[in-house]
Amino acid sequence: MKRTCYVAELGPAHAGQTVTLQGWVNRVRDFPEQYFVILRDRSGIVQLTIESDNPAYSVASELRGEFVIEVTGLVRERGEAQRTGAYPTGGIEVIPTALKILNAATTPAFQVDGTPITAAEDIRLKFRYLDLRRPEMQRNLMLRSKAVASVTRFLDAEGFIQVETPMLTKSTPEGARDFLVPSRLNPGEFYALPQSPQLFKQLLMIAGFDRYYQLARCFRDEDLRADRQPDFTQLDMELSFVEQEDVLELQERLLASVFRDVLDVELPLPFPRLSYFEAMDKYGSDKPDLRFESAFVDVTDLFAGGAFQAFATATSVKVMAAPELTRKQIDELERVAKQNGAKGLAWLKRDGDGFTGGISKFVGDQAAELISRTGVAAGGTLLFAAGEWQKAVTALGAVRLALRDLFGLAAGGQFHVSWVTEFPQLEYDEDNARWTYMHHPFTAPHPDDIHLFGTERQGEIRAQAYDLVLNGFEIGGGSIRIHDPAVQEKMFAAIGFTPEAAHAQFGFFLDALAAGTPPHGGIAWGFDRLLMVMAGAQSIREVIAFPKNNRGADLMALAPAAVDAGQLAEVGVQVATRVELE
RNA sequence: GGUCCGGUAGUGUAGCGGUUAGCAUAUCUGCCUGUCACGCAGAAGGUCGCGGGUUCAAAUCCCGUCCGGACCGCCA
Repeated sequence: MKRTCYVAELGPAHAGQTVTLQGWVNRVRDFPEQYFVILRDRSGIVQLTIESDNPAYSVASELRGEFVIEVTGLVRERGEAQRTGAYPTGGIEVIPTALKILNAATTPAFQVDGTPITAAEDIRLKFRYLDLRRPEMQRNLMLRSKAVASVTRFLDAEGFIQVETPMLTKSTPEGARDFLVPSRLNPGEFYALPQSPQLFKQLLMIAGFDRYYQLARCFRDEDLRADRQPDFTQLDMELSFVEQEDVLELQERLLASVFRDVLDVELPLPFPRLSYFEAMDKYGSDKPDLRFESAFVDVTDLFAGGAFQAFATATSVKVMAAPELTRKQIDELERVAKQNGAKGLAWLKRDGDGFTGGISKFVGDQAAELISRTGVAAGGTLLFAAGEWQKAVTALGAVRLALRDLFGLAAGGQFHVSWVTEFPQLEYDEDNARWTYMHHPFTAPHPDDIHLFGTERQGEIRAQAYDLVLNGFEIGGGSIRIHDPAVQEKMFAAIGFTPEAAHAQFGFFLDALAAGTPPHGGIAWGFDRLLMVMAGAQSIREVIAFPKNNRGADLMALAPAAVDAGQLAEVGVQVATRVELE
C-alpha cells in the first residue's frame, strides 16, 4: 500500500509535501483550464486540482463519479480567494504528479457524495454497499465501532471476562418465537437460535467466572419495527455476589463512559429512578420519554358519581395538560388513543376560569380544581383517558408521545437516561387465564414480597428487575436472578409449573442451580437501539450494516429464499404446500 | 392477524378523467479562466408496480393483488 495518509489528515502543515492518496471520485468539476476532482475516502474529502498542462490532465478527463483512484501529488495551500470552509480540508488542495484509475464504476443508483440522501430506504438497502459509502453511514458505523471499543475497554478494566456462547442451542425461556435450524445429524430435531444468552450467562456465574460480558447476537422471530430486527446485538453482562444496587451503579458508570468516549457528552449521575407503577401512572409507559414532563394528573375523584357516565364509573380518570389544539389535532390524537386501546379521548379547552368544548357541559364546580391540579394554561387543552387504570394510562401515554412529536417537545438533541425499577414479578395472562412471569422465570422477587407467592396478592410482588431507558427507548433490561431453590420452587408454582414440568423444560439448568450457585444478576443492552438513539437516527437500520426490512427480508442478498429439494432432503425437511386454515 | 400512508424516467417528485405525462437531480455531449451542491446550452431516458373493471376516453375512479413504510397485536 502506497497511501501516506487519509485525506482528512491533510492540512496547511502539509503544504509542500508529496502525499499519496487512495479513494473514490466524489465529484468532478471541469473548467476550461483545469479539473477539480473531489477525492473521498472514509475520513472525508479533499480537492485535487489538475491544470491543463498537468500530465494527469487526460486521466482526469476520464474520471467519473465513484471511480476508484490513486493519486500522488503536492499539497498546496490555497489562495485566500480560493479557500472554502465548507469542509475541513478546504484550505488546501493537492496538485497531482501521478493519477491512476484503479477501477471504473457503474453510475450509482443514487448520489453517495454526501449531499442529503433522497432515495427511499428500500433502494438504499438494495444497494447497501453504495449506501454504506455515504459519509452519514460511515459515521454511524464508526460511531458503533467506537462504542464497542469503549465498552470493551471499560468492562475489561472492571475485570469482566468475555465469553462466547453458542448460536446453535435450545430454546430459552423468554417469550419470543424461536428461529429453528434443522439438524442433519439428528433428523427430525432442531436447534433454536438464541433469543438471548440468558441461561448460558447464568451458567457462567455458576461456573465461577464472576463477571462476564459478550456482544451477543440474538434472534427473535417476531414482527419487525423501526427499532426491532429479527437478529440484533445485545451487550450482555452478568455479575456474581452482587445486589441490584451494585449492578445499577456499575451500569451508570459504563453508560456514562460510553457517552463520554463516543459523543463527548457527560451524563449526569446517578440516573433518576422511577418505579414501574410511577412510570405507568405518570407517563403511561414503562419506558417513558422524560426529555419533557407532561405528567398525568389523577382526577378520578372529581368525576366519581357525576353526570358524565364514562368518567363517573371509571376506576381511573387521568388527565394531561396540552397546548392549544385545533379540532383536527384533537381528532388525530383521539385516533392515537383509540389505536392504543381507549374508547375515546375526552377534552376540554380552558377559557378564562372555565372550560369550553369537548365535555365542558359536564364540568361545573370542578373547573377551578382541574385548573389548579393540571396547571393548564389559558387557551390550553386538557386531554382525558378513563377506564381501567392500565388501559387509561397506556392510551394517554401514546397521546403524550404524539403530542411530543406534534410540538417538538423533546427537540434539541438532549439525552435523558433513567431507570425503571420494581416491575411486577408476575402478570396475569388474560388469554390463557393464568399467571405468568413478566421478565423470565429466574428473576428474583423482592425479599420483602416473597410471602405473597400463592396468595391473592401475588400480582403485587415486586421483581428485582430494572430497565434502562433512554429518550423513551428501552435500551437495557435485567434483573437479580433467583439462586435459592426454595424461591425458585415458589416461582414455578406461581406460574403453574409442577416440579416435574419445570424439570422437563429446564432440567439441566435446575441441576446446575443446585450445584453451588452464587447470588448473581445482570443486564443486557439493546446495543443497536442504543446506537440508534446516540446517532440521532429514526430507525435501528441506520446503525446496522446489513439490516432486514419490515418483512424480515434482506433486499440486497434477497434472503430469505427457497432452497432446492436436495438441500431439504439432506436436513430431513419437507415443505408443506401452504394451506389456508379457515 | 389488524389499522393507516405510499408505489409515475437511474433517483426524488408534480399531475388525480381528455397533457406530446411536467419539474429537479443524476447520466451523455458541447460551451464556460478557480469551482467547491460551479454555471450555461442541448440530448437521451417512462409497459405511470401488476391484473381486472367502470368510461367514448384511465397515471387519474373502483376492485383485487404484489411491493415499501409507520403503528397495534406480537416481541417481557
